[in-house]
Amino acid sequence: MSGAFKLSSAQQAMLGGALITSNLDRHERDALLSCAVAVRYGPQDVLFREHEKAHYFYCVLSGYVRLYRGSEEREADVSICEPGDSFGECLVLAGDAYNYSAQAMEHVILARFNLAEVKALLAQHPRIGSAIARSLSRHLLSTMECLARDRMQTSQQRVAHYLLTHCTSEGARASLRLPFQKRLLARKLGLAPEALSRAFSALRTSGVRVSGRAIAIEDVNALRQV
Amino acid sequence: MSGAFKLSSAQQAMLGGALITSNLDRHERDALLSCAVAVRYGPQDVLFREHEKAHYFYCVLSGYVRLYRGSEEREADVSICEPGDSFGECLVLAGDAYNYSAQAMEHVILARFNLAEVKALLAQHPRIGSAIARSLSRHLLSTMECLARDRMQTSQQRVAHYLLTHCTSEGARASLRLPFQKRLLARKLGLAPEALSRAFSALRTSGVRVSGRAIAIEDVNALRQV
DNA sequence: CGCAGTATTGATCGAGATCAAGCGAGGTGG
DNA sequence: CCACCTCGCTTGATCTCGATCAATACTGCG
Repeated sequence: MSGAFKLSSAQQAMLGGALITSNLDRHERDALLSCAVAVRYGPQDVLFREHEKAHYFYCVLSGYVRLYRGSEEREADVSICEPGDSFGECLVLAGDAYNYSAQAMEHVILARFNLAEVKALLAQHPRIGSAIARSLSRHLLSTMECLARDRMQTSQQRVAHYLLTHCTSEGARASLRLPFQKRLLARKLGLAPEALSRAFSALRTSGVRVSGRAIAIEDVNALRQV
Repeated sequence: MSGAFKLSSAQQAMLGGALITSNLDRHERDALLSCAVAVRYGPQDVLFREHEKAHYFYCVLSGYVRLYRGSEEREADVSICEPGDSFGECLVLAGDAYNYSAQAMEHVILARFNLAEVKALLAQHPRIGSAIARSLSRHLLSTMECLARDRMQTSQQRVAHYLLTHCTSEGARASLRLPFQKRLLARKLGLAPEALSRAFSALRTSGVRVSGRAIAIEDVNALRQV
């Protein structure tokens, strides 16, 4: 980590669009943002570890952060946070230690919120509680979906679903560019990197062409069959 | 389902102890409870299905409810709700359709909250938003834990963990009685019933004796090694 | 008593993890 | 400029876990 800075106005604007501040009025939003500073982390930096006492929660401004549980040679990713996602908000309501570890992928800029300050704010601006609840709702739903998918779909199906939900389609064709390396996508989907690779080759018969981070889908409907 | 009734005072007391009403004062709690009625369901009854338009969320008063996704011959359980647990609260904040199906196991009594009324209440008693956020926090954490466990532990380890977190121990020995049938426990742990059975036999070498729903653990520490 | 749903046990199969080796692109230094 | 190294990705071989199918025992209930 390299220092804490005031949020730039561009960063404030970015946060204004994030889920965590949705449905808040100007005053409430300003109050919430007054608890935050901008911080940076480099690739592989660990923001915090499971069970550590928690002082902050975060919202991603740029880059990607992975949340994972377990230690040394037996870890499982629980979520990959993209710009606009927040994590650790649940600690505003309950608990005083992190329940997972967090690590920056590539170069990352985050808004860091002081937990104690936000907790204090809650009494004065109780609607902030609802804003946090909205963010938690979304997290809960996506985590449940992930769990259900893990339990009932094969690796190919999960990869196909990822492609279909992240591609920009032009007619029957579509394409996308992975925003991070394949290792990370593999972990997000609960796979070993080799398994992701194999899933991609298997999907070649369904019209998926992969070269580096660029992926082309020849027929969206064919892919949906999987 | 068989009719809707006013909450009895015993049921109100039960709800007062539930997470969803924690940290609320008397007025807020009464306001929230005024949106609720008691309903009953019999074994296997389906409360609602995925994608159905949502009008209510629920809190379990007695019995068990399973939440699951997917349809016909390919479904995965996402959560098993016990007395005191609520489900569907996330719809107060966002979305208008259920994201999973819900089915009663055995005989069940639920408090059924009217979503529209609770939403309206939110403006007047904004702290109810925080109460919901607290409940969502807990759900999110337990779902993440479940996901992480699915991804890094074997069936034996998950069963051992379940036993250890649900038994009442007396020294090195411990015991418990399953509150539901084994099929349900299997699904909760993301296993086929046969796999649960095999996990139990495998754990016999670690001092676990199973007879019907009664389970005895000869040495808690031995089990922790797994 | 007999039936239906539930639990166990055995045999087989397949998905994905793991281990190990080869490949290709980007970066560094001679 | 090219040899060399590193790191991420791919591919192949093998192994393990758990799903699935099928047959049998067990339990509770009308």
